[in-house]
Amino acid sequence: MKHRPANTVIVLDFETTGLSPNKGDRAIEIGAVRVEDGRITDRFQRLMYPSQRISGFIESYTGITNRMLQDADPAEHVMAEFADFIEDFNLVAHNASFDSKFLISELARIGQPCRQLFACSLLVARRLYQDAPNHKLGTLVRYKNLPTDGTFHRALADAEMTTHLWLKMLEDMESRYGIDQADFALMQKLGKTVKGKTDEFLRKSAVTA
DNA sequence: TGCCAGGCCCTCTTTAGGGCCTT
Repeated sequence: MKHRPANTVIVLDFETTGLSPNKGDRAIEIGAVRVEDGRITDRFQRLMYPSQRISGFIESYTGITNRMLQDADPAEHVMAEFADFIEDFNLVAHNASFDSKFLISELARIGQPCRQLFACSLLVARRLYQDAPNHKLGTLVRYKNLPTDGTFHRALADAEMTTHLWLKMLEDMESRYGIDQADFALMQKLGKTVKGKTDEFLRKSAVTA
């Protein structure tokens, strides 16, 4: 039987041609990290050819060029490999609404559904770190002094920073609220909790967690 | 025809508008 740790999430990040798959935008890179019981145990990073040229803005924003993508595997091949990587584990992303719509869109192109649940590190960070200057990923990394190699807007680097943020938020929930079993479901609920009721929610969760 | 993201959340709110965040 395959080993399946109870507390495992996949933290992922897409680089894309733009903001909306509904308007024809495609994924150009996927990066992801497998986290088992608070430890990074595996990584996935692949460029993918999106069947269209990317804009100068995206080349500048990500550092990914049209030339780099010419040699990349088709998105369909990469997404099939990625589907195997994520299995049916729960997923985490910074501004998950963005990554989830691209994941759904790219998996649909290869006839695969997306059944995994998402939690959003952005929404949780807005609850926990209300004094942060803002809640961009890079700002939060500096605000919490999290590990970074200085690379931003590349899929694996962003997924790793999101992972460190996620683990830091779990740690802070324990030290601040005494929640030592903050699981995926709790973090998902926290992201959906009305901001003004966060403390009440966490106090109640501390009792029931 | 003309426009073109969309979900979350705050506030001068809920019969709305606008900022944040992702590429």
